[in-house]
Formats: sequence, C-alpha cells, structure tokens
Amino acid sequence: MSTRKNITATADELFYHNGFDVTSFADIAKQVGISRGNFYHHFKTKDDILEAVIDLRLAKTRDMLRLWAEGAETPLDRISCFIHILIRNRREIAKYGCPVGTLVSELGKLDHVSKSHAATLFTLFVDWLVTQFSDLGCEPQDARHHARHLLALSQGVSSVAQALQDDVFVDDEVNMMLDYVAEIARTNSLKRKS
Amino acid sequence: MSTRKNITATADELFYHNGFDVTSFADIAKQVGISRGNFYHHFKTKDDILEAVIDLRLAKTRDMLRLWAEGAETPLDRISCFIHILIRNRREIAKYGCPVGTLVSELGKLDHVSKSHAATLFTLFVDWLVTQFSDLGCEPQDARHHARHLLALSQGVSSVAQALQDDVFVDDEVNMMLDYVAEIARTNSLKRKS
DNA sequence: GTGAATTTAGGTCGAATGTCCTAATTTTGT
DNA sequence: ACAAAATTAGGACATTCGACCTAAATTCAC
Repeated sequence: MSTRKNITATADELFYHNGFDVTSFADIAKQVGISRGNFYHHFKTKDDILEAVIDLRLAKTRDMLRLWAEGAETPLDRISCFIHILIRNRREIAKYGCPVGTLVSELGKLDHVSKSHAATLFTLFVDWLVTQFSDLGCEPQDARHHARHLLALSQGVSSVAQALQDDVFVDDEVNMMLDYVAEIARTNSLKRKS
Repeated sequence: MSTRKNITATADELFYHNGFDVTSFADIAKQVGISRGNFYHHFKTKDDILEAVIDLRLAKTRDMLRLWAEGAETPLDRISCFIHILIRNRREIAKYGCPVGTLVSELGKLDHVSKSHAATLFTLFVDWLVTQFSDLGCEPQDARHHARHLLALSQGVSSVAQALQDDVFVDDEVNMMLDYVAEIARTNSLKRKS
C-alpha cells in the first residue's frame, strides 16, 4: 500500500477511536511507522488528512451500499443489511460509537470547515435508504421520512449502547427496526392490491 | 454567585459547546473573567472540573425531572415533556448535539475515568421514563424497553438534526415519538378493561 | 483593629502540538 | 550509469497546554 493510503487508513482508525482533535501527527506516525516530518510531503496540514479520511469513508460507504444493493434480492433484505451493521459492528460501536455520528458531532463543536463534508456521509445513507423504501412502494415523502427515521434510530442505538454497554438493548432495537420495515412492506403490498 | 459555581457553570457551557478536551483553562478563565492561576485554588486538575460539571448536570437533570413529574398530571403528559426538549432546545441541539450523548461519546473515546460517571446521566433519564411507563400500566420489562427506546430515539434525532440541520425532520420525529407513547397508553387501557 | 485564613493575579515549568525546513536516501526516467 | 525527482528522517520553531508556585489582595474571626 502507498504511504499516503497507509496514513489515511491509520488516521481513519485513530480519528474514529480517539477523536480527530485528540489524534496528533505523532500518534499517526507512530502507528504507520514513519517519521513525523514525512507527513508534510503527503499532507500539508492536519485538515488535509481529515479531508482525505472523509473521502475514504465516503468511498468505503459507497462501496458498502453498492454491495448491499447487489447482494440482496429485495429492498427489504437490503434495508436489513443496513440495520444489521448495529450487530456486526457492536463491539466497536460499544467502544467508540458510530464513526459517522461522532465525527459530525465533534466537527460541529469545533466549528470545523469540513463539518458539512462529513455530514454528506449521512446523506449517502439517507439517499440509499430512500431508494430502498421507494422500491418498497413508498411515496417519495414517505420514503424520505422512513429513511431519516431509520438513520436516527441507528444513531440513537449507537449512542445509548455506548453509554449503557448492553447487548440485549441493541438486539431489541434491531428487532424493532426490522419490525418497523416489515410493517411498511406489509401495508404497501396491501395498498398495491386495492 | 461563588467563583467556584461560576467556573463550573461556565465550564459546563464550554464543554457542551466546544467539547471537554478542546476547552482549556484559559478559555474558561477568559469567559469567567478571572486569572488562570486562580483555578488551582478551586480545582486541582481539569478532571476535577469535569467531575463538578457532571455533578452539576446531574443536579440540574434531577431538578428538571422532578419539575416535570410535579408539573404534569398524567404519565403521558410527563413523557411528552421529555420528548419536547427536542423542540425546546432545537437551536442548541442543531449546533452542539445532545449535551449528554456528546459528552459520553467524547469521554468514551478519551477512555476517561469519568465516562461511567457521565453515563449515569443517561440512567437518570431511563429510570425516570421507566417510572412513567410503569405508571402508564406497562410491565417492568416493557417499561424498561420503552424507556430505552425513547431515549435512543431522542439521541438519534439530536445526532441527525445536527448533521442535516432540518427543523421539519425534528417535528416529524417528535410526532412519531408522541404517537408511539399514545399507542402504548391506548393498548394499556384496553388491557386494563379486559 | 489586627492577625489568620481565604482568594486572587501573574508568572514559570516541562511536555506536547502543528507547521516548516534541510539534508540524506530511495526511486525513477532515459 | 547517472542525473532528476520523489520520498524519507530528524530536528527547529513558536505556541499552547495542564500544572504548579509565590506573593499580593481581600475577607473573615475575635
């Protein structure tokens, strides 16, 4: 892997685990195994690293969403993929929260220029979910509503899970989210028949 | 107001607006209007200030919950008070997120000793909501489930609202939460009749 | 009123930060 | 093979941080 990508991937992990502001050049350099001075050749400022990290996350998210769209047959299965990240990443979430939500929150408090850039990560999920709910037969405004609701729920579950450290809670909420989507699919199919 | 309380209140605000780690002694001193050196007499370390801030928030939260319990006639009205903080504090939430969730998240990433102390802020809300749902006629495990679900939703709405900056979204979610509670109250009253 | 206790201001300290520079080292193009 | 370019290491820099100290100012007790 190129050094630049190596730096970006390491910064991505450290920003997630420890926070953007707390993570120093020295921390990243130590983990990558290069000298601090080497940074300036790849990234002029720390903000440049942040931009690269956000771009990396955008790319990884797009890949993940595409994989879900291709891998699952029905919109319902695809939405289930989204919901199940809460279980698949439960260990990391319990420790560090949601990588998107915590970054947006921190950048918001720092009033950082990249906060809107980070927020586009959210819209990536919203847009994808809107597509799925539309494919499920929802009207545009309903699809948007359901998509945002699901995103908010996943954020909230991450946040509370980090505080309470309770696996059962996550399972319960995931089941509720699955029921929520199944109910929408059911009513939509009824509507279609009438 | 005493200097100590003045420091604590100012630190409370700055920790919320800018984050704990980012906020420096100098920042607090400047806003309070005292010299930096004066701190050491009131708080030995920055962590001591954090402890005092968490205690302050615990006290303020307890007062607020007591006020809601006394001010509202029915459990349903009391739960509505909780839900409506999302609207009452919408400006601050859109800027800085939820004061509890963002603090727990930051302390979790810092692996700070006070993270569990901060997490008790969450349990304060959970316990209070459990009481309300129990008064509404819910079984203990149901009450706990509903309480945590509502808390997670409020957290998620705060998080997504900060990213999307959309007032309509908050209104929609608040209405959904109110419907959720109303539905529980309705089914409970039906159960009671049978 | 006066001595003791509390509170305050201002400065110092080492450590750590982001940024930047320079000189080696390695890689690349021909 | 060799010059040019890219990459790397290590250190210098001004600044800021939490922590700590001392002395002046203020408040309090009697």
